Amino acid sequence: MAKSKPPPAKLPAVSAAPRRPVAAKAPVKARLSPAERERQIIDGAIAYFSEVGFTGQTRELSKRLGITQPLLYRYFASKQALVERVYKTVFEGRWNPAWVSLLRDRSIPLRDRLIEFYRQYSDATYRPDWLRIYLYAGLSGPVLNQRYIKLLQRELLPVYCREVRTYCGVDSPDLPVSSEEIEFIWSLHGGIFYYAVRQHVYLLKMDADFMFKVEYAVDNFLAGAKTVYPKLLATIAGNAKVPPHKGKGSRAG
Amino acid sequence: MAKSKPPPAKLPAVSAAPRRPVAAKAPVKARLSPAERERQIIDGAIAYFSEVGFTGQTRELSKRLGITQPLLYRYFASKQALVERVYKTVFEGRWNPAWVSLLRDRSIPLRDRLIEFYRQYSDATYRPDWLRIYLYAGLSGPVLNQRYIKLLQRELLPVYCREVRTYCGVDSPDLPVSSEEIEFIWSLHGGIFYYAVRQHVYLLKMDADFMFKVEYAVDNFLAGAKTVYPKLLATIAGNAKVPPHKGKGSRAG
DNA sequence: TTGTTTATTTAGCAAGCGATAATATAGACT
DNA sequence: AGTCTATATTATCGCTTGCTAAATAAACAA
Repeated sequence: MAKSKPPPAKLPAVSAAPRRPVAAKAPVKARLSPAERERQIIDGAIAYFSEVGFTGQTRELSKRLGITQPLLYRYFASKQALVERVYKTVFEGRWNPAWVSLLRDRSIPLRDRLIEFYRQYSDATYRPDWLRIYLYAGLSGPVLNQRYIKLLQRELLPVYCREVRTYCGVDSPDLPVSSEEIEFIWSLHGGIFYYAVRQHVYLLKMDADFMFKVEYAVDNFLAGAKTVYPKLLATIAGNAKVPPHKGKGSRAG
Repeated sequence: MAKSKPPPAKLPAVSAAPRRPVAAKAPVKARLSPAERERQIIDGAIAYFSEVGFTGQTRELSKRLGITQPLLYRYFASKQALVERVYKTVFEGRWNPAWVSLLRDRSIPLRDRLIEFYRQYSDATYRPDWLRIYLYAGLSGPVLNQRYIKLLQRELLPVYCREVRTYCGVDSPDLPVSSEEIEFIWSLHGGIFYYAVRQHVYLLKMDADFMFKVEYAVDNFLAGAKTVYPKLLATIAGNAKVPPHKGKGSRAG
């Protein structure tokens, strides 16, 4: 609380390298600019916490960074502050708005769009550090994962639905995307996500290549959707569980 | 290590209730038989660790149980021993071999079999405590989750595959179930599992009822499989990645 | 060189934690 | 009732952990 001096965030040294002395072998212990050191701490914290969880100790983290533990507290007011910075960096740093455009691009067959999307999406997020932090976060409290899932359900999955509707020949631009349709899409998306968890968190040797699996999952989903998606739409309209207008925005399903 | 006296595991009291004094209101602090107390500790530990993770403190656990902390060490040599007992109880205690018979029962349409299976399976395992302990375990180390997944892949999913093959009219009893087929099934199974995680771990309000979702997921999967599963089998046979005989048992994919 | 600034380290506190030994007491048996 | 055994508690040790204050040393300016 009574922090002596927060790092002044001076203009970061553009020429970082020449500042260091000529120590040839291990320039690890050099004196870094605040921006550099902060970045290094965050990167190390992502690696460390993703490995052992957010109950990991600040001393062990500092040891891995090659610095002393109190130095962490010059850059972050508390361990909790560092943890939240890790959350923020991981969850907000790897989202790519171009994915939405990709899914919308009807010059490409939907099948190919979906496969390309999963190639890019998995490159960004289906990595051990992201997945493990995502799972640890979800177990610590639901807020962050809810926020991420709602981002997905707000930005990506409705587009997804529209394209699948069109693919199935049942698009009606007036009918808003219902939560049941979103959930229908989740069947595909969740299955692919869980593949990544098995591979990168449970470390199972996967015989089938990831993209091989994605291709079959997408093919199967699209083939089934041709007959099932229209039925789903009819059911929704029939039950009138969701009045065609009245777009309630806070849906989570 | 130098335990003074492990609980002697005397014959457990068959008549548990009458042993307690007539204390009407709060018989909590009674002196319990070792079997009862052990059971109580394990149950409490499942609830507690599933909530806060296995870094939870023994003092807090004992407080919730209404006993003192050293008493835990009369029943378990160390915290680690208790943790492993929790793992064992949760992962081995809720598996039902009848699920395999259910899936095999061809007097029932496959669709109904699958839906009934997920009704029963979700009742047993898709609960907050099981799911959270499963996720915590997977983050602590891959061994236990690998074991559980391999149980699934050994006992359940091959049967699953056979039935889907027959449903698609492409069963050949001589051709062993390949890992690619298992993985194909995972697309359905993983999507349903992840629904449960979103509901019970991320605490999202799910608009669609679980069984409603299962029905559509199963329908979509089966409808797609009719065209895609035969193609998958052909691809496998064509690539000859897996020679039709030589049943290698250690596949994890 | 000398002085100022600030990144980094050394030293250490207070609370928390797993585990143990000694003590007390409830309940069964004679 | 009196005795004995095993269950449960009190008190405490040794180590860990988040965090802080003071000391040190590297960069920069004059």
